[in-house]
Amino acid sequence: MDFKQEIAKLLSTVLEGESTEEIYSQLELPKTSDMGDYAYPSFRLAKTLKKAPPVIALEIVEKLNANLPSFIKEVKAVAAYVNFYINRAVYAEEILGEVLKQKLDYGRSDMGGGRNVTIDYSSPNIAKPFHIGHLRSTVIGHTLYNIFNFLGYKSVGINHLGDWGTQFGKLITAYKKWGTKEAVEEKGIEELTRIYVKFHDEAETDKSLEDEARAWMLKMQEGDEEALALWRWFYDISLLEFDRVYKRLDIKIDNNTGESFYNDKMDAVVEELKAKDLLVESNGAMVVDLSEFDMPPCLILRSDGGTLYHTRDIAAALYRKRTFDFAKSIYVVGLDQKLHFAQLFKVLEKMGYDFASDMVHIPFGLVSMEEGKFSTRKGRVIRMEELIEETVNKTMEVIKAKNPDLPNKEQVAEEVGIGAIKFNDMFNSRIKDVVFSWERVLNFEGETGPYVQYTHARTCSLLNKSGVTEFSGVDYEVLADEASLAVIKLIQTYPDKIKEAAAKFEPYIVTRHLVELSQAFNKFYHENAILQSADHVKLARLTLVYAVQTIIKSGLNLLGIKAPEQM
RNA sequence: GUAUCUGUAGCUCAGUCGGAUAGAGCAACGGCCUUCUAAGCCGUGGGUCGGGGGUUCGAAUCCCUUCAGAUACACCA
Repeated sequence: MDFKQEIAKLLSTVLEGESTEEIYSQLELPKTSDMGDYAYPSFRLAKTLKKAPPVIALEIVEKLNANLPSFIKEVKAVAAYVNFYINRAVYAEEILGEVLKQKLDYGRSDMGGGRNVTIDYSSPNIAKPFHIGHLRSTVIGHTLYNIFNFLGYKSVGINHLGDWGTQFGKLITAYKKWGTKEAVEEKGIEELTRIYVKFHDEAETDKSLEDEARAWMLKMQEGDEEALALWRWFYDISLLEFDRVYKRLDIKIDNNTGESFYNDKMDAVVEELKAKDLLVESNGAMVVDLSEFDMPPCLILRSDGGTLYHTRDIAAALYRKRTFDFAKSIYVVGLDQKLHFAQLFKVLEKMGYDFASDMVHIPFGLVSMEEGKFSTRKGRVIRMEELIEETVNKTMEVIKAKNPDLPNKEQVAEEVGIGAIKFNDMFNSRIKDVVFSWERVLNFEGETGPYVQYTHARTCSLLNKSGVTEFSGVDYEVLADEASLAVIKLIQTYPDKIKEAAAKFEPYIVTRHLVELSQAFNKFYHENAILQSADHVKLARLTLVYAVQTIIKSGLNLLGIKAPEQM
């Protein structure tokens, strides 16, 4: 039963000319429950009824009281508001009953109808370390991946690796000059970074290096065996590290089709643009004019005939539509790329592809360090593995201090540490810029992943100690107190929150909801004795505990965060 | 210069399609472990919602304007 919907229906029977939908949209959830559980403001009716709002509210209440359904305990007029007080036992039974029935499927939906959604996320550059700047795209993208699956879509996770381009000419040059096979084998990306940085240092005085790099790049494009073998080697070395990181972060990716994958698919794009008469020459380059949309032109071909970023992304878009026939195509890429994607979508639209309107850029704010922007060249980065290591170590210290007898400390430290990192990066709206702070990541109190995990561990502990696994014959009257009601309300809105997170492409809707649920539960926990209470009270409260456990676990699943039973 | 994004408590941020007294966490201070995990709970202090206009019964929320910060803007990706 949808309580809000029922109340809207009820109101529509006493409000002439107001549709249920209209009323539904005006119904509010008051901040405190002394103002009721649902409220209807009567201001808007004042004009048509030509009466003062408080008078209208009183009249509504009078009419409703004549025939009040059992799920409502009381209706009161407070100033201009009509406040509805629900029957708490009925409400508790309704909501918790659903959770008992559906368990981890509570909130799941088939609205996607099995249609594909491609999600482009993570996308680090080959031969450069996976650093904390890559984290946001990775965790946000992966969470959207999970959420869309939960809502009945079929997510396709795509890692558009930066595995082609001029940097490889530089890297080959650098390797030839200063690198050794042994050092690269042993140190991997660290060594590749070292020689890459050295290239830039040396190139400041020795201009011939740039020429050499261009020559190697050209060889790669022409299919030179030596050049491609080196490139492939750097690629494999890099993926070794990336896979290590993904595995530790528990990130699922279906498709590693990076930039190089589209090398042989761009000629067709250029031909198609020509055939559709969209290419115009400008300063020696070939562009698609977008002035009708007040946008700068989209560059397709360099004056030397080379392809560009947009060329590749058009090829990728066409390939993805062809291969996956997506219902939505999502790009989780930084806000600084906003214009790029706006142009990309407009070009596809001009090419006559309706699916351009199914494509969406999901931007997020820039991550920087207190010292300034990231710079691989200046060594101003925090590598992901370093962040994980530090955080897991800190977690281990906390565990040793707080719960020294915990059996599987290493595993829990890993799960909580990683959880802290991910949760932290998904707690605010995407668009906010972030200045990385160790202090914030390593804080495990308050609105954090460990706090939510801790709450979950609490529920596990209670249920394990009670030995109760069956929840039948529950006396829901026990759960009529304020603290219980607050928890149940948050459980009730969970499915809507998931849908909202999907509609807005915002994981923070989920993280924040879990924090709120945890806060409400911890309050309930402190106010109510559970295991020591009389049997029927205990059973009812444990039912609530079980529901909270289920929702937290479900939410953490969506966020790609583990829910340890003890910590 | 043009465009876009962001300005809410000391810090980091929420704030439903405009609605009742603007909320959390961190930091500070003060309480609560012989009771189910104190990674917890309770309390105190802290606000011209960047500024100024406007629309409205009602504005942090909508419109205009202005200031500040960030980012993008042609042959890198």
